[in-house]
Amino acid sequence: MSELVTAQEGVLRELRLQIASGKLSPGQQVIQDALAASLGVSRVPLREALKVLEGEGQVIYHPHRGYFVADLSVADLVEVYRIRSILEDEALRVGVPLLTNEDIEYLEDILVDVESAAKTGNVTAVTAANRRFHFAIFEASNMPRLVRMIRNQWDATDAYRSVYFATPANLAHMNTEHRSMIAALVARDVEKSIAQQAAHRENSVTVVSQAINKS
Amino acid sequence: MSELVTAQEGVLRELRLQIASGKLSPGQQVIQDALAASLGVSRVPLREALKVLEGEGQVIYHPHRGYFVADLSVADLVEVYRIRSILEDEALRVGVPLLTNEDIEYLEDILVDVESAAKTGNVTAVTAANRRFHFAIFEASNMPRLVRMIRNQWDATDAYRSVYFATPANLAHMNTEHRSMIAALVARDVEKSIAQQAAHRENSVTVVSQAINKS
DNA sequence: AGCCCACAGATTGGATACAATCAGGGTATG
DNA sequence: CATACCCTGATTGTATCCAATCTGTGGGCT
Repeated sequence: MSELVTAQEGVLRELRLQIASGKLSPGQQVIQDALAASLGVSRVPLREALKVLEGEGQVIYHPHRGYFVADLSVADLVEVYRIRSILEDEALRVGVPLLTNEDIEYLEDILVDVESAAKTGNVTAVTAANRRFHFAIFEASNMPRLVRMIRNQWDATDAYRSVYFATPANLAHMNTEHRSMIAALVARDVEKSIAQQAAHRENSVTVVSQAINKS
Repeated sequence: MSELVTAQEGVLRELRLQIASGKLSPGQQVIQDALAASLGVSRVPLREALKVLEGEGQVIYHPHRGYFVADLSVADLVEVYRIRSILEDEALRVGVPLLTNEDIEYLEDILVDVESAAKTGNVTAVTAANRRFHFAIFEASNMPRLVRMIRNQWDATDAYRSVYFATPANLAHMNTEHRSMIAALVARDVEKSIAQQAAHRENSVTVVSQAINKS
């Protein structure tokens, strides 16, 4: 597995998990002393990790009042998905024509992972594998900054999306989506792959907006 | 003027200035002790400011080796401008139809500032006013996340662009560009404003790539 | 009762001190 | 002569401590 060379890396990863899982819930204030203690580190690396998350919009910072887990309004949600869509479109437009046959084979390997994770019902494993699949496609664009920006948009809604893969119907739907995406990629069909990715987002935004309305 | 509530805000602003002006030059390592001392603060707020800049891609971080001022390759440059263009296009597509007459008047006020700054030959004032002009347009989109992402792309090339406004011919050219942009906005002509903004970027990318090649 | 102000506790902001790690150079060894 | 190793100085990473600021509460005043 990936080695941690600094404590703050581990802190950052743990904070992302806690936000995505809802253990740190939207709107909640982050009490640095308590959180640092629970993570077994001092406040310094925690604060640096929080600054990173602030830059990604995952937490909001008020000087002298502290950090709060971001609480997306519906308007924020719409904006995030609008941005995601223009970024992802670009990544596909650039990346799909560059896909090698090896890339496609690799994508099919990932799909196997996704499906086997789906069989076990391990939600976090499905989520992770699903992410790997989509980002492997985006990375074909050879535009690391663009990919990072897309990743930020995904992260921004993670806190609301965690439940999606819990129901079997959604898992089945995801599989058919992935299969038609692969088909579009094999054909190096840019427009069709963009349309397929858009359908995937449609799906996702529905789930997330329901989660927001509930809270 | 804007009040500083925390030291680290000031540090961040100062670091941006030093990067944009080349006082911290691309590729150079940031020695935290020395820089903190020269700014009159300890390393803690400095490091948090550096984390912010890392998130924006202005500095690169290597664990246990420190922060280095980002050094853009030509490929990076191309990517930054490609991203800028899709983001700015979107901001204009959304924002231009929403412009009120008051917004346009405000933009014309800013143009007056730009031109009077140009007369005095104060390069930093011109740069700042030019920025205010373009971002006032982008902000009409009511998409704060999008605007922030555009700002990051501008910042990424600041270190290379500082010389542009120093030559009078460029200043004159900028003025005619701004005037045709205003005309497109008054007409609420989305396509024309997008084209105009693209021309502005063309201009900028030429300057920056020359600066990169020199270094 | 309603409002204002002062005080106290909680929390964050920043400085200092120390530990961990890295880069470079000199030395021993094949 | 080349190479591997260790040692040292420089630099970063983290913990701890204190100062600055905020929030809420209670008492006094009108």
